[in-house]
Amino acid sequence: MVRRRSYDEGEVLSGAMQAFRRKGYGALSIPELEAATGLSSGSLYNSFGDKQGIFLAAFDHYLKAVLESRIARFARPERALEGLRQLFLSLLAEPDGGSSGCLITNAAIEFGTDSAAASGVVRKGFDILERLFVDRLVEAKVSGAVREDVDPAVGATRLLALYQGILVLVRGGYDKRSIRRAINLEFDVLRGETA
Amino acid sequence: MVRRRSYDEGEVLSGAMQAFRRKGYGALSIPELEAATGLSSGSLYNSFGDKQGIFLAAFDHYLKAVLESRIARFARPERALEGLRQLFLSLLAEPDGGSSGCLITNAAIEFGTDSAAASGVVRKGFDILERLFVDRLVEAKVSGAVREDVDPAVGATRLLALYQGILVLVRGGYDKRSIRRAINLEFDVLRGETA
DNA sequence: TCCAATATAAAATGATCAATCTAGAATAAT
DNA sequence: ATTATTCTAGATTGATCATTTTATATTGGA
Repeated sequence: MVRRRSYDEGEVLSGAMQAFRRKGYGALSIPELEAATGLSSGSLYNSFGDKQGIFLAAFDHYLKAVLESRIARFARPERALEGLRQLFLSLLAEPDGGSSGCLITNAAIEFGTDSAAASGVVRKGFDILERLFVDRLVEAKVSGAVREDVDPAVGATRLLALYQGILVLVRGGYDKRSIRRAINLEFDVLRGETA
Repeated sequence: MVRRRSYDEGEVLSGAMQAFRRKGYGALSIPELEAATGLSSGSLYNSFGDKQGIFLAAFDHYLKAVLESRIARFARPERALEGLRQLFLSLLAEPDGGSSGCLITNAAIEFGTDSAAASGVVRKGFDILERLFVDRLVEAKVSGAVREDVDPAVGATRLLALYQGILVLVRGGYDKRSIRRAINLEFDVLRGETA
């Protein structure tokens, strides 16, 4: 009866996502989205409703295809603190010099708390990271790999802030070697090591 | 001979700055800038050349009137680490709920490394904070108030990332009490205290 | 083969954008 | 008073924006 979608939704969302990461929401035009996705504006509007719909779909795609896959790759449960360190260091190894940016960070800054829809996805992104950090800190405390006085919930907030801040520095062109040293210091301090 | 400027440059820049902090660069229109400054577009263009000129002037104003005055107020040299803690905590006490944002953070995210002019001012902002952190960490080490294994340069980068990240969380509507606890944890950990 | 759904390209809509220009009013030193 | 300068208000320019519409082509099950 019906003609089915002929494009690959993953590829379309991946293209849109990369474009949003590079330019943000407001500064990315529909013609640019057409080029990034390979779809005409007609199809884009037919599939996603409006520009915000495209963004929200691309944001979800980012959480699943970029963030959670990065977590699965680097921050495995059995490695606890060391996995978190690898996750942080992976932020410096983005292909295009990391200038493409993190959609969570960028959306938090661009929309603030004005847009309800944007606030929702930003909170979702924060939650994914925060839960990960809590889990790993709990494990690390059980195995004695982290200082006794670090409350996992509070430590997770601190790691979330550090994570977001690193993305700001990377996006702003800050020297990556310095950031690498700062990350290593962070995990040394967390472990309670003294030189 | 001439008619002199009748407006107060500080007030004009202050208004423009607040508007840019709230809405960012691209999303803030000239009519909105007229309302925020009380000047007509003719005067704005006559005084600052173009929109980017207004932004750069507002950014400089931010560095002097907001950032450096905040530093002078909270992070006095004689207080070292405690001053830094107060500086961080002051980020949670912004009048409008902190939703107005930090121009450095916002510019780093909005422009990335694309715009040369924006990159320059972002780096300038990073430098002011980084130098402050280095200075205070050196003092704190001399007085024994900070762990021996914290290199001031590396520690300063880490504090810069944390500072920027806190601003992302605040802008994104993250719970401020949690951030406050994370800040206090950070300075406990820096001191090397064990509960 | 027919038909419903999906795609495309391209034009059109109406809004808004940054920036410029015009004309006139206010200001202040000469 | 004259005159150069700075302001305001508002019209204008030309571009670009998100979105809708039109017309047409393509697909695939019935």
